Amino acid sequence: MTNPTLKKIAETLGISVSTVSRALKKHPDISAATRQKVLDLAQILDYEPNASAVQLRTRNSKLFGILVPSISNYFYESFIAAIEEDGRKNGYSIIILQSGNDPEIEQENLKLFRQNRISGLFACITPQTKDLAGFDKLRELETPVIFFDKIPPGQQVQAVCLADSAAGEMAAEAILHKKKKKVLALFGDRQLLITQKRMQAFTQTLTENNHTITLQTVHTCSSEEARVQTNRFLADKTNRPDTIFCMSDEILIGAMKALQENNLRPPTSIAVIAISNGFIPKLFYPEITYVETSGKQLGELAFARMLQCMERPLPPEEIILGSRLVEGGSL
Amino acid sequence: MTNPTLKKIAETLGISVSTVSRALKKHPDISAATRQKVLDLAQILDYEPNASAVQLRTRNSKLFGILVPSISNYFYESFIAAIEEDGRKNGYSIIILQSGNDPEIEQENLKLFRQNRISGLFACITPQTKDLAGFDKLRELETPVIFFDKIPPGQQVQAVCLADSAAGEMAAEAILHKKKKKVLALFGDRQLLITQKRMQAFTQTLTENNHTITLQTVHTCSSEEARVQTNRFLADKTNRPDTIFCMSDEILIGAMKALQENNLRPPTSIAVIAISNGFIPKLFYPEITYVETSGKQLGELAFARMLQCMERPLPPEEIILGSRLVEGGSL
DNA sequence: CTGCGAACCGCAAACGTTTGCGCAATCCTT
DNA sequence: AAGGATTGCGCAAACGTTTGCGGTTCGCAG
Repeated sequence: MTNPTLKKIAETLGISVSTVSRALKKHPDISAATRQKVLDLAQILDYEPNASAVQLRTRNSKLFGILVPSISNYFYESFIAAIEEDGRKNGYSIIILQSGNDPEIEQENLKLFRQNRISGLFACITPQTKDLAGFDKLRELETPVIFFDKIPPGQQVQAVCLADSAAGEMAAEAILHKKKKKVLALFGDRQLLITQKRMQAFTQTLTENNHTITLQTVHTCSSEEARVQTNRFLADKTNRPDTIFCMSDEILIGAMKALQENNLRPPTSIAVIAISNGFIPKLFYPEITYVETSGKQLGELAFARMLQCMERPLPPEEIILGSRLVEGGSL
Repeated sequence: MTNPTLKKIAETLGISVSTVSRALKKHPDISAATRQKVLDLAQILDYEPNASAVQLRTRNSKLFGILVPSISNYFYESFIAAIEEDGRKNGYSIIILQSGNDPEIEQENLKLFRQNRISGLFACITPQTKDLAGFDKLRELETPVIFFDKIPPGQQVQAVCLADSAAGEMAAEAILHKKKKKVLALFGDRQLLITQKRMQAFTQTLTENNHTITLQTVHTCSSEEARVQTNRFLADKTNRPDTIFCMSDEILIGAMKALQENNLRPPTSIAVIAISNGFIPKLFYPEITYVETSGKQLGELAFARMLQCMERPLPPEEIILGSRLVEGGSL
């Protein structure tokens, strides 16, 4: 079985294809009578326009692309979910491709996006991405590209970002406010812009106005490493930190495991604060206090920006999404 | 700027469009010399075939659809990630839509899939889905539909499923093996086939050969409810369960929170076992013992099945993915 | 009766590919 | 040298839409 086409409808009704086409989209040129006939038959035959043909003709695919390192990540998921939802409301479908943090796959994916003539792209680049040619090609085709989260440094592009500096600052302030003395701060890969920003703001806020606080900083690239490092610091009974700051969910997971190993439960034995999307902190009791970085909100922001860009070209701009402190009880 | 087309290449080279087309796909009719010329120019111009045109002509969209209740879920994510990865290797892109567990949106999404003439669909239906017409329409168009995880009951369809019964049985056996006496079992929505299967196998295995064990069963529809219920049972100090079984990750989250509230740490004070995809159990120390239901493996299985179905029509079959016990230390 | 503007509708081209078929030129056979 | 086979390429139709332009049929005013 094959799908009914305009032609089929036209033939059985004894009218022309163009009339059918116009009737279906309620063009004023078509009389109410024939329009109804067409609509009825289309209903009966389950007519559904062939998207490829429409795309080919109108040069509008009604497809958005999303490029992420991995889809299995609460932050990206909620970002994607938001785009998908807003997209659906606006008649767009989304194609998702994951780069696996491999620049080569990223290039391949960009090619697929171009071939599908997507109407717009939401992209989170890999840390190793140096060559933006693939993205530039899209822009040459007047396809808006909105970078999010991990964005190419020092480029004039459209981007929506989390308030990395502000989040780091906010976490530090919360710690200061609770008059903590000895902070262990766990950060991620120091190559990443996001790490640098969060760390810079955090350490500066924590130390500049306060000389009684001591800060120990560690970089880890995985949950497991975070766990091991935390354990190492907890082993030093005489000089144990009274607060742990985790830059990300991944790190928080490792740190929390270490705490459980040592039978420590916040906030009494030790305080914990993180920057997080909010899923992991709510798995523990008491829930972990965190500075929120909402993937959903970022997705909504990115989508709104996308719509604007599609109406008229916009000057490159980096929009920052504010963050807020969510009190959990661990600080 | 617009993308170069076959025509453009043909004109600048002074040859015909069909020759260009054939040269690009290394058709033997074309001489090595002209083929090379075409390839070179295509390279320079950054030629990329227009997917819509190809789709229209070949009636093959090279697109797979995935329909899930929500993308923000570790199980679905890993399923999707697997499909995406295998798909990319085979030249397919995927288009993802989420139903939000709303049958109406599900219908809308199916329409989008049909309009995009997807080559195949992976679908996880909502619990309320009664009307399969939308899916049937796809099948009438010879678009294979592979149901996964939540499948329409009592239908002749292609489906890949987790070994729900086997998983329930396996968990029960592990509990028996440890000679536990008093089990609290937390299950999900009793409407769901998955709940029924897991519960039936679990309770039967646990009780049929053993009269000294007592089993208390609870149904909950959310993490929070699971937490409250668990708390209720833990409050009864004299008759407290020595083991908690959680049918799903969602429930495990709630139960673990309750344990933490009561300052109980497995396995000494109480034992815990779950059926899970493996992410949540590894967040705790000791890690939770679980019967694995791998979204990744299920995705790979589904994809393989899809490829088979596309080669030749296959009789409806429900394929079950085996599960295994992953010892964490909580039992 | 002529002319004119609505109201409706069809023609045909175009979007960018793929592919069956045909045709010319070249090659190999005996 | 003559016949057939092979090589290399182009023509044109088709996939299913959209849309500018034009054409016909009215009604109605002049």
